[in-house]
Amino acid sequence: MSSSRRVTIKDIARISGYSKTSVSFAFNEPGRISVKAREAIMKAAEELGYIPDPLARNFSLQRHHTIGILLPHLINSALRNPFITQVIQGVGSVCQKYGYTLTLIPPLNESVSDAVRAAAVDGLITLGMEAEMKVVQIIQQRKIPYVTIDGSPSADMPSINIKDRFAARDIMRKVLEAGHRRIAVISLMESEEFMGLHDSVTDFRMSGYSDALAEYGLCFDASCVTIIPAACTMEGGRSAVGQFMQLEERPTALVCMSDIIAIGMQQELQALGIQIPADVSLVGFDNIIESALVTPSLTTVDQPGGEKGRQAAELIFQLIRGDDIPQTHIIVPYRIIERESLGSVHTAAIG
Amino acid sequence: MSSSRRVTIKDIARISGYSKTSVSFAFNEPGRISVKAREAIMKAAEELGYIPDPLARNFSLQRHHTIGILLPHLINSALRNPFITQVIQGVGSVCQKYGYTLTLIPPLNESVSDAVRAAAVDGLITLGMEAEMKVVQIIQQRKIPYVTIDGSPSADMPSINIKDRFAARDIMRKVLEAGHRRIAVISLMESEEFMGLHDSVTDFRMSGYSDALAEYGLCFDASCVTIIPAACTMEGGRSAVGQFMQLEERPTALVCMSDIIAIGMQQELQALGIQIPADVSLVGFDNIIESALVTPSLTTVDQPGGEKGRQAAELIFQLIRGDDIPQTHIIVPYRIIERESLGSVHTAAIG
DNA sequence: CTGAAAGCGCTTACAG
DNA sequence: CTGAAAGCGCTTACAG
Repeated sequence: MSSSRRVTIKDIARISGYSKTSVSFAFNEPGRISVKAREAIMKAAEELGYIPDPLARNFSLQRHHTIGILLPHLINSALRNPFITQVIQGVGSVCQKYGYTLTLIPPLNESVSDAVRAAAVDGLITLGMEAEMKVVQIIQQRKIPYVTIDGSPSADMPSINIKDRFAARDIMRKVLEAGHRRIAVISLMESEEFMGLHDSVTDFRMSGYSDALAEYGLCFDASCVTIIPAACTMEGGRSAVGQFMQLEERPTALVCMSDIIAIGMQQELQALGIQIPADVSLVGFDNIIESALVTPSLTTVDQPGGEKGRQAAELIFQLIRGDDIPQTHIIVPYRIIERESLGSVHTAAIG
Repeated sequence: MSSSRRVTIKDIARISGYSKTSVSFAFNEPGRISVKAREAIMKAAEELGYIPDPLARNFSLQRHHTIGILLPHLINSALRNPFITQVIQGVGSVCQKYGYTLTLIPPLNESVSDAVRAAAVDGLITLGMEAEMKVVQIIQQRKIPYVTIDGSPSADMPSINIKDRFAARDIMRKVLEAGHRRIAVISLMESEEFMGLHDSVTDFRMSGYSDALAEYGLCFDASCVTIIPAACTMEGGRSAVGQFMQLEERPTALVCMSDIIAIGMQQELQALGIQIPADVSLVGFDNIIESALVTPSLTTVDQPGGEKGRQAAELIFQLIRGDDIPQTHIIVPYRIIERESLGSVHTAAIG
């Protein structure tokens, strides 16, 4: 049917007897050429199965027609967290609306920076980026619009966040109100690129937990709080249980910075015959769909992942269009969802 | 720091005093130029914050360094099905391994064909594609390697499948073994592009269900089987319950072609006070993580979404490299997972 | 309405 | 080791 060499605009020009200019117009601004020319060109295109090469077109137009999401982790573990998937959904739906595709960008040979160097995208949405990171410098060097979700807001870095500190304080209050005084905080294991930086979402939440503890005259130290870092997956939660079980004075409440971790812990605890919330209480963060599905259902803080993604994407498109941006630091609402996994302390004691 | 115009290879050549060729070598084949040249060039690049433009580089190299997944639905509903997410994970992990990104391609102004025309990718993984679809023709016209997951295998279309017909037969057998004789099959609502085509996964599964019924001397008609099509989301499952409830002779078992649909139905049924499996049995398809989390846990057929994605991606990369392909129709194993949602019929009767 | 030509920013075969 | 030049396949300002 068609030859093995790809057919280009030049072929269509030759066959149809018109110029490359006209061929281009036939596809992009049909109104600018005569009906006769258009028909001859389209006929030739049809016969040869010509489709304008998107890469050449994009290059010529100096655009990519795709937005990138920079994944801080292996793509595999990132997508295993339904919250991330929600964010991607939100970004994706806006991309779709504007006729763009969505590119998932994992680290390139272990390096997020290399990934950014090579990223063929019109805009970049990052997860948990902080202004001091070297990656940010590279993004800026490449002069491509970017927005960070769950990063630390800073002057030249547009951001989408919830008030993590308040949200964390509020959920910890619920835990304290229920009478718990020995608590394990399951925090987010940070990837290397984040190490040693401050103002991460993890830090904000820690501060919030601490605020609530302070309200009860407690302080954030080994006497009442144990910190167990976990990878942000169900497996991360499962293995955190091991560390929890080894604690001599076992906490009566597990406060997780992520629902998927909380659910992993719940599964593992239940496998060990430990009752929730009778033996130990459990609260999460995110309110992923699964948190309502699980038994007991999870008390958690609801934050709108899809909304975060959507807002970030809309912001990126505004930046791409060069619109005046009314607000570059967007705060999205959260709320506490009380369900079954948090019990009162009087019932919380493990043999 | 840097001017507003983007800095190109030409600038670095000018500033460093070397040619564009040498600059290019400095970045891509440092061994081919002198240390002196390399240092001068890198210094200039450093000063101006030069990063080679990926778009130009890709265009010159005639590649994109990204693989596309063609989404048959709105990106939003596609990602709401954890099974699809699993497939994406699998594809993504292989892309990552080869230093590629992964592009999610939703329909472009409602058209999957237009999306393919504009897709800037080196290879395309499609979901549920059939050889007769117009989209396939366009992919072939563009001469880009492609593989279909859950499509119908055909000569010139490499594919990854499970034996859907057998899998469906096996799960239906379990249902029949449990004594059920009035059954509702919740099938997949097909998107328009699929309408009127045969050999879809839906068809294969229907045949499998039918095979099992035949073994029991039953036939696939209104006397014992009701077919309710549902969108492949939790909401799809929820609304399918409405149709189920209206049936006068209510089925004792719900056989779903997708776990996410089954879970949606389960939630809705439970909200209505209907007990599973006491009042009605429920089985699914896919074995997504959530199916084990839910109460009662879901009896279903396990199929490895991640593995499907991985295999499809590996195949695409083989095609891109021009390797000899040993096998273009890959069959991946499935198995029946018996859990709690399927009960024996003697207990299945609703007031 | 139509077309020749420059341009997008790289890579690379070739010659020196 | 180094560089001039062609080429990747489009778009588009400009002239006719």
